[in-house]
Amino acid sequence: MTNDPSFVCIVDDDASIRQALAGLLRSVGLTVFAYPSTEDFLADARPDGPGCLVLDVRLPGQSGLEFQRELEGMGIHLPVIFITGHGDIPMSVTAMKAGALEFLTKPFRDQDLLDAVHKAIELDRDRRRDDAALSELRERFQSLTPREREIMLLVAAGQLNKQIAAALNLSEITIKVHRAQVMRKMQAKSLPDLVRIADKVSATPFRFTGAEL
Amino acid sequence: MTNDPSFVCIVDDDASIRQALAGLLRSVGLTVFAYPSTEDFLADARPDGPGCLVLDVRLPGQSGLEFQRELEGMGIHLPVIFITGHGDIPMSVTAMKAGALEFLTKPFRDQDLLDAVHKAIELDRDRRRDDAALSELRERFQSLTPREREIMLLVAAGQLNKQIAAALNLSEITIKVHRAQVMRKMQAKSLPDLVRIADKVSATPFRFTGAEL
DNA sequence: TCCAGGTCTATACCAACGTATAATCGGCCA
DNA sequence: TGGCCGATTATACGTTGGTATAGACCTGGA
Repeated sequence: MTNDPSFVCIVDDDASIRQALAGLLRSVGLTVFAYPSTEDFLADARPDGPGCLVLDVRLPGQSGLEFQRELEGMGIHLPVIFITGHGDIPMSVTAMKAGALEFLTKPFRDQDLLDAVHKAIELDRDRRRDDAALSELRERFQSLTPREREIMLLVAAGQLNKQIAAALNLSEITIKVHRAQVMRKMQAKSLPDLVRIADKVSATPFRFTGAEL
Repeated sequence: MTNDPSFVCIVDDDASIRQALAGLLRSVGLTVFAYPSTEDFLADARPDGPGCLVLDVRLPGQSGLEFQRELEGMGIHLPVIFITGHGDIPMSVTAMKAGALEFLTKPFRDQDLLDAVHKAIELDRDRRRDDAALSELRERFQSLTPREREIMLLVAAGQLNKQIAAALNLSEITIKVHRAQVMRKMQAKSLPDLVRIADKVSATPFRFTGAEL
């Protein structure tokens, strides 16, 4: 459908499997990066586009399941598709609970992997889009002065200018000035607009604590 | 922790397993309903409280996986914990993708089931609370007249009274009257409040189409 | 037929909001 | 020390929103 530069990463210590998988995925036009270990995967640079990770559960050293968790911890949210030759049910359940998109047992049908990969890339595309939009909002929020941030949240909470003024021991006109600045900097075209932006910016993760004011 | 009347339903065609599971769950103070088949489960009335379903994957007739889907289709969102003696990985993956909370293989440790059940009940408690809150908002929204609903959504979209008036070919004062009525009926204490309510009411599922105006 | 409810409108007044202009003050940095 | 930025406040004006009161019109049901 869309023609973004998407990619698939493969991590498998078996060279013949890497080659077979890479060949399959390349045969449908996908860009493939194959690595024998998680370390090699981490060391290499990935393109800035939607992608996914095809990961062998059993790896020398760190298991695929552990690596999945590690990636989350590092803030790398690439969708993960597990493949395994010797898996068991608890393993697959753990993987799925941790957010794996698919858990395929060898031998699997080529089409099953291709379906999973395509779905994963679509998911990542959506996630990246959402992340980018949220990042931009957060940047704008960070560009506000502490006072402006404070007032923005009170406005979004439904407080009147005069109430905010009383709460902060300021004059109402001061609130108006800051408020106008908030609307401008946040590129909010209306109060409902600002409310939705505020809710997104304050949403988890990075729960709002008040300390960053 | 909390002392709501919570319950666990068991569906397993093996009477001895039913008894064993029921005994285990009752031993920790849970209210248990055990059924030999999905039909019996559906025929019986469940208490109006948070609960979960412990479901054997292999059942005579309909499989547990099919039943899980059927429950979703019927709008019964009880968390499902699968147990099985003869499961495989694709089965567990399918179940987890369909939203199962846990997939235990026999024999499993009692504590694993108890942990899953307690977590499931907590989840259901939260879900029920959210559902109840949303239902109340939907009821209020339905108590609005068609005109009021229409104006509420335009207000929440950030349109000015005069813009709404122009769009609907009405006078501005008419909009004000309806708008005030909307705030009263929806129990919104401020415009940001109304915006959040509108977003919840219009959120999926039951996507807003405009036809219900 | 009468009534209730929904819809629409008007006048009038007040509160709240937005904007422009301008000025003061303190801190920080080159 | 001069300049910039953030914060604060003021005056003034215009727009927008909220409320009260009141009346008109229409439709469907008792």
